[in-house]
Amino acid sequence: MKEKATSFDIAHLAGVSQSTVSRALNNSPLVNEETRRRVQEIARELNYKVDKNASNLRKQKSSTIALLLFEDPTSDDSMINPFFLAMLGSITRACAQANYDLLVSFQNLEDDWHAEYEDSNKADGIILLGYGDYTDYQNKVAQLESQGTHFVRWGAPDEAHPGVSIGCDNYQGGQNITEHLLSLGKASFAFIGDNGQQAPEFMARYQGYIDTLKKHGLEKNSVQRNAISTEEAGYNGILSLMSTGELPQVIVCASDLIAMGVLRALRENRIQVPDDVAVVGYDNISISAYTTPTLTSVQQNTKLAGELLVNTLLKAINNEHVEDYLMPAEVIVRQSCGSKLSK
Amino acid sequence: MKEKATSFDIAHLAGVSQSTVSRALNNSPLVNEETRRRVQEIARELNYKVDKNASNLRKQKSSTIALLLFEDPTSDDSMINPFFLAMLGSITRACAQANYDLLVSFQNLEDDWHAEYEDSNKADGIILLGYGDYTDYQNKVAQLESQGTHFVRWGAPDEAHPGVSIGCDNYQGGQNITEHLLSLGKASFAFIGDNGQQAPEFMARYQGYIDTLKKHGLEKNSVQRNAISTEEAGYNGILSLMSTGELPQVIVCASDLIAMGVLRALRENRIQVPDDVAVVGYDNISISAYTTPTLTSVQQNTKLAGELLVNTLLKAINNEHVEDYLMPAEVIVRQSCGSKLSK
DNA sequence: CTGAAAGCGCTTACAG
DNA sequence: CTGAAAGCGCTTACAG
Repeated sequence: MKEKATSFDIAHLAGVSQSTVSRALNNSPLVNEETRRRVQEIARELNYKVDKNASNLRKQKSSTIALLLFEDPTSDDSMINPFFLAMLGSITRACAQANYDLLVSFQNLEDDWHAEYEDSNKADGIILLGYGDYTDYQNKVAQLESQGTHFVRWGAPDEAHPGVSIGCDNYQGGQNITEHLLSLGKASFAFIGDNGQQAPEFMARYQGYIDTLKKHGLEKNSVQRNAISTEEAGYNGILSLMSTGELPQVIVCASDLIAMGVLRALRENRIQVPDDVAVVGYDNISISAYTTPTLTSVQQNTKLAGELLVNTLLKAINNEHVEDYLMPAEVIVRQSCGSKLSK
Repeated sequence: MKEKATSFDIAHLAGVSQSTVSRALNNSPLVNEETRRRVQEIARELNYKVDKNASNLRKQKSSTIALLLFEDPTSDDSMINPFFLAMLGSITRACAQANYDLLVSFQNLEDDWHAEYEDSNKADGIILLGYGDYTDYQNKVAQLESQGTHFVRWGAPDEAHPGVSIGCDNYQGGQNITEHLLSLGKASFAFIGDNGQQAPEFMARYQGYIDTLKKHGLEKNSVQRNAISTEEAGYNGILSLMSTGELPQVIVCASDLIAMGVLRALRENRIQVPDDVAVVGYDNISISAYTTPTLTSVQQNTKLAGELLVNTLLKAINNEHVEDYLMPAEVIVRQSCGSKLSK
């Protein structure tokens, strides 16, 4: 491997000082146009690239963001939640656009992960993304907060969780999908998904759902089964429901992954969707457009979410004022709910 | 935000020199046990973390690997190939185990991406992962090679592609799945998937498939339709086949994503799988265990692949001798092929 | 517009 | 086992 060129080599070749090389390469307005051109020309020839470690050390910033992805410890290795992967993609793109690098790290909540990335100057800030046990999560977040680490988290704004939150309005999403189902004349419901402190997203979706039913005096016509966000949990949830001997008109799933399991169980039992029972999901993961029947779902705009997370974090890093943001959720009507408008 | 502590602060508090602090923190054997304990204790209290930029600058290595993920430009944003995402997960884990950080970057092949990560000392080496147009790809890889950049690529070893390759034996995978189908008594076949220079993985799978048919004198009983690795392409491919008026006994898909589209088209046309026609995929993505029927596929061991990629790259970085590696492929028998052994 | 110089926070020969 | 010193490759006040 060849020796790497330094700014001194360029300076020598260009017949200017190393300071001028640095200025020219950083497009400082202080440098003469002709000098700049010559320096940049030589840099290109030598395939010179600024040493990021030196530059970062000097500037005391890294132009890097760390993404900490918390996995649900119960999910197996290969089945990362597709929603988070979509987010990963959009965060990567947003970072690239802002000229930041992205350090990605999958974390188990048990790990001692707190601010290490920022503390060691490897990253200027941190994005937290993941479901998981929020009791544990919360302590860590509080710790980040107290250390003055720059971070944003994906999730609903919540006094109990310090720091800035960017999230999607799960409560409103739960309302919207339920209103849609009511507009189709549905009158009995099951909700499959966890409904507890450890899963605040699911809980908010459930609250939106049940409050809407209450508004219409239908809350008595609802049952609920717990399920984490996996195909298997959905499969088991609907089986548990079927073992009671009767099914409601609609199965509202707290996530599309859950709905996948529900659809499979129903197919295996020759129960027609949407004719015998309607099914709706949440997240609008890409596969939902391709199931049979295609799955009605609630979309969280991952592209916008990634941009908001990155841009908000960058503002925080620059010590600008930042605020929580709650994105609206959008019902995507497909076949599984039995809507006449479905495509 | 509080001022960050430096090694000098620790030295002051511990009453030793800064050099000793550095040694103690790096567990150098040169340092006295008692001194080490005291230094580490103080470092913990101050929540001190070594500044990576300074440390990397001094050591001239970054302990970071860059993963360049090439997307198929035709696939939409949210539908990243699940196989690569599984790889992402396993690469991340392998990096963590080796105490390396992972910089992730999605790349379009048009971008000027070549060695920038290593050139700017942000990464010690690069992992290249992705399908895509190999004509373009190849030039860039040659460029990396000539610059002496440390890198490994995912893909089949190939004289035409310089550099070290870790890949899965697609030819053997194609053979194995075909042998399995023959053992089930199948006698007419369709292969859905691209078969050209731009998709060497698919081409190798096709070669394994067609050579096996030839061996059994059955190559006349095969048709082929082009398809890139998307659900939609698979859907269109099978429709094109159906428009001829007859279907073979088996549809061999070049990827599970293609098989998803095939299954959907068959369901929509009330063609029973596996009774009317058998279907097999390739990649064994997680969703394949949950389709109806469950999909027979060929597994590439992503966990092992991630570890091999990372460990091979680390060896290359240390200037150890490294070699291409071709992992065996394994047929995962499920319902869609109609095997009696299926689960 | 340019150059000489300081210094970012470490690691590691070198000397003891 | 420890300390004083050099230096990794930059950026940026400071002086002109």
